[in-house]
Amino acid sequence: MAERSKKAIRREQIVRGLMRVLAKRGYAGAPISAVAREAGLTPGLLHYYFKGKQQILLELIEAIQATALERFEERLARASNDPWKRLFAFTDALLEAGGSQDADDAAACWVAIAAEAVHEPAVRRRYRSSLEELATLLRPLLTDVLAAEGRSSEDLTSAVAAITALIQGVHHVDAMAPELAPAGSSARVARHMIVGIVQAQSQVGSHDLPNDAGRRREHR
Amino acid sequence: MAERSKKAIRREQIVRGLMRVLAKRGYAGAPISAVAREAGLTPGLLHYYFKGKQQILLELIEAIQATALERFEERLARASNDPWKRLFAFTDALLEAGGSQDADDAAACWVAIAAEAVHEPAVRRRYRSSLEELATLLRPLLTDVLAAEGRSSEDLTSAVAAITALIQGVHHVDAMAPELAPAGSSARVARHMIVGIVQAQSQVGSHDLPNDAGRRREHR
Amino acid sequence: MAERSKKAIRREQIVRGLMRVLAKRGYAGAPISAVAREAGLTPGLLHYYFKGKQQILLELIEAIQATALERFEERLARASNDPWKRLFAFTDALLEAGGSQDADDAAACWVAIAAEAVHEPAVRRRYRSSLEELATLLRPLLTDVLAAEGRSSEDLTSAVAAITALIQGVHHVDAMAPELAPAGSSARVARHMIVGIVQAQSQVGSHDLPNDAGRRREHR
Amino acid sequence: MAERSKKAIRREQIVRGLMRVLAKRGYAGAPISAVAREAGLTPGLLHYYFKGKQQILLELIEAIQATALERFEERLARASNDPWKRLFAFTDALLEAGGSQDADDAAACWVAIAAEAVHEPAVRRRYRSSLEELATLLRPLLTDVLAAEGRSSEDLTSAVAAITALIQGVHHVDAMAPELAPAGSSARVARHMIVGIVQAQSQVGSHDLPNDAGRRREHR
DNA sequence: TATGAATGAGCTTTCATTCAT
DNA sequence: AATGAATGAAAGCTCATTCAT
Repeated sequence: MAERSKKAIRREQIVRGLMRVLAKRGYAGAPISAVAREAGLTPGLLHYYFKGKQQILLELIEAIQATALERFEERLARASNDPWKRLFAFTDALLEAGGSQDADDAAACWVAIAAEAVHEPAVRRRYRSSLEELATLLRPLLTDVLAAEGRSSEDLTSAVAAITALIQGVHHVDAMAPELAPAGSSARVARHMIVGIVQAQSQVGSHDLPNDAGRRREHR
Repeated sequence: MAERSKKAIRREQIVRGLMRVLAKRGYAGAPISAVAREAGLTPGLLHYYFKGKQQILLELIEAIQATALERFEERLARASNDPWKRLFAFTDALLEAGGSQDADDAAACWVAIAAEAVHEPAVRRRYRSSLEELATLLRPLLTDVLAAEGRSSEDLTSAVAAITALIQGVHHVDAMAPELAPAGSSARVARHMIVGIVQAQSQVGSHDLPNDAGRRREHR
Repeated sequence: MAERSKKAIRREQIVRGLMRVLAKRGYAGAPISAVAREAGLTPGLLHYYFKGKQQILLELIEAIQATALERFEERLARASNDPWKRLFAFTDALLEAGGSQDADDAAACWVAIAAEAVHEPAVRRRYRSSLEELATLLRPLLTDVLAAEGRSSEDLTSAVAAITALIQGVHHVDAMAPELAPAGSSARVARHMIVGIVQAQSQVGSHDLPNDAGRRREHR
Repeated sequence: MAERSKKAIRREQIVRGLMRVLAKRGYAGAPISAVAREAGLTPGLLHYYFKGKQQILLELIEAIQATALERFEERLARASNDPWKRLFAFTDALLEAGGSQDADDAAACWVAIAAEAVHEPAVRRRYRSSLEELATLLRPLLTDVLAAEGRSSEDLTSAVAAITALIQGVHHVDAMAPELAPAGSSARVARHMIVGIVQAQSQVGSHDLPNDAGRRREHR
C-alpha cells in the first residue's frame, strides 16, 4: 500500500506540475524539464512514471474533470430536490472560478488542452469523452427542469449542446479577457442564460425566431 | 497597383497557409516550413514578408475577425430595421460554420489562437481587442432589442459578456465535438439562447435566481 | 567621365556604409542589407558594384589606410625637416582619434578587420600589406631619427615592429576601453614611448635588460 | 569530487574546443557544430553545459586571462625582489608566444574576442574587466620601478595604458603578421619599450615633446 | 527509484547572392 | 542602373526521450 501510495503521489505531483506550467506558459512552453522543476522532481523521473509527455496531459484532463465533478457532487449533496437547484449545482460547480488558484489554472489549462485536442487524436478522444460525460450528467438534470416547468423535451439535445458550449465559452473568456465579464459574474450570468434557454424551449423549432420574438411581446 | 497587389497577395497567401495548417495541426505543429509548403512558397520568403511566425498569426487573427465582420456587414445590409433581425445578423454571421472550409478552419484556428493568447502577450492583446470589438458592435444591437422589448439596459454588460462567451464556446464545440450539436444548429441554438437572455433580463439582479426561476412562470 | 564618376561615387558610398555599420555592429552584424540601408541604396545594387561582401571589406581596408596616409602627407608637408617632427607626423596621423566620427569608426573597424584577417586569406593579405606599407614608411623616418640621435640602426626591424604593434594596440584600446587612457592622450603617450624606444635602442641587444636597466641608473 | 570534475572537465573541453576553432576560423566561422566536433561532443550537449554560444566565449576570455596570470604568478615566484624583474615577469608572461600552440591560439582568439567586444555588450564588459585587471596588476609593479629609478609617479595612468596597449598590439601583430617581428622577439622588444617609457617618464607632461625630444639628451 | 548526461531531430531565423523586370 | 523578390544553405537553440549509473 505504501508502494501504491508512493506511485500515486508521484503521479499526482507530476500532473499538478503540468497544470501549473501549462496554465502560465501553454503546452509548447511547458517542457518536461519545467514540469519536473515545478513538481520538484527530475526530468528522467517523469518518464519513469509516465510513458510520455502526452500521457501526463491525458491524466491532467481526467484530473480537472474529476475535480469539477467532485465539486458538483458536493453541491448536489447539499442541494434540495428542487430541479433548478440541482441544475445550478452543476453549472455553478463547472463555472466556479476566481475561487481558487487551482480553478483559475484549470480554466487556462482547458484552453490549452482544447488546442492540443484539435490535432492530437489521443487528446481529442479524452477531451471529447469529457464533454460527453458532462452532457450525460446534464441531460437528466435538464429533463427534470423542463418537466417541472411543463415543457417538452423535444429539443433537449440542442439545449444540452448549448449549455455545454456556454460553459466552454465562459472558461475561455475567464481565462483570456476576465475584464469583459465583471469578476465572479460568470456563474450568475450562466444561470440567467440557462433560465432563458428553458423558457425559450417551448417556442423553439416551430417559429421563425426573430419575427416571433418580436410578436411574442405584442401579444402581451 | 500591381506592385501593391503583389505584396498584398503574398501576405494573404501566407496567412491562408497558416490558417490551413493551424486548423489541422495546431500552432506548435505548424512549422514555418509547413506553412510555406501549404502556401506554395519557400520558408525564407515568409520571413521576407513577415518579421516572424508570430506576426503571421497576428495577421491571421485580424483576417478571421475581418471576414466575420464582413459577413456581418452583408447580413446587416440585407436586414430590415427590426432590432431582432439586426442582432441575429450579428450572431448568425459569427456562428456560421460548416458552410465553407474556411469557416470551419477559422473556428479551429480560433481555439489554437486562444491557447497562444494565454501565454503570448502580443497574441493576447490582439485577441482581446478582437473580443472587445465584438462587444462594441454587440452593445448597441442589444440595447436596441432591449428597448424594443421594453426592458431596461441595466445588466447590459453581463449580457454582452454572456453572448460573447457563447460565441466562443460554440466555436469551441464546433471545432472539437461537432457531433454534440446537430449539424448547423449552432446559429439557431444561439438565437434561442439570446432570446432567453433578453427575456431573463428583466428579472436579473433582483432575485436569487435558482429559487425564483422555477416559480417565476407560475406567478405570471 | 560622368560615368566613371558615378561608379566611383557609388563605390565610395557603399564603402562608407560598410564602415559605419561595421564600426557599430561588427562584421557579422553588418549584413549587406544594413550596409545598403546605411548607404541609401538597395541590396541588389551592392552586388552590381561589388562582386561580393568581401570585396567591399577589402576596399574599406584600402580606404582607411589611404585616409590615414593622407593625414600623414598633410602633416609631413607642414613639418620641418626635423626628423623627430617627421616621425611624429606619422604616429600622430595614425593615432589621431576622437577628432572625427570617421576616425573613431575607422579604429573600431580596424579591430573587426583584424578579426576577419585571422581566417579570411584575402582579407589577411590586404591587411598585411597595409601593415607592411606602414612599416615601409616608418623605416626611413626612424632611421633618420636614430641617425640624428647618433644611434645605430642595428635593431631597426624590431623597433619598427614595436611601433607598428603599439599603433595597433592603441587603436585597440581606444576602440574598446577608451576610459583606460585619458581622452586624446593616445598620440601623446605614443610619442613618449617612441622617444623611449629610440633612447633604449643603444643598449638593446647586448645586455640582459632587467639587470642592465637597474644598473644603468646606478652609473649615473 | 568526480561529480564536480565531470562538469568541470566538460566545460573545459568545450572552452578549449572554442579556442581552437576560434583561432583558426574566427567567431562567425566557429559554429557550435564545429566547436562540438573539435571537442568530441554533440552540439546539443554544448547547450546543456552552456546557456549559449556567447557564454562559452565569456568563459574563454576568463580562461585565457587566467592562464596568462598563472604564468605571471609562476614567474613572479621565481623572480627576485628586483622591481624590474618583477615588472618583466608580468610583461614576459603576457607576451610569451610561439612557445605553445595554446599561446598562439590564445593570441589569435584575443583578436576575435576584441572584435566581438566592439558590438556585444556582455563580451565588452568581460573584455574590459580583463584589461582593467591587467592594469590593476601592472600599476604597483610600475610604481615600484619608478620609485627604484627615482622617478615620480605622476603620469602613471598613461604609462599603464601605454603598456596595456602595447601588449594588445603585440598580440595583434603576432597573430596577424608574425613575420614583421622576428620570432620570439616580442617580449624582448616590449622590455626595451618599457625601459624607454620609464626613462621618458620624468620628462613627461612638462615639455612639448617633439621639439624637446631631439634636444633632451643633448642638454644633459 | 532516482539522477542528470547525452542524443538527435526539428524548429525559427538570418543572409549572401541571384535574377527577372 | 536599379529594384526587390526569391532562394537555399546555414546557424543557434530547444526538448522529448533514452540510458548508464
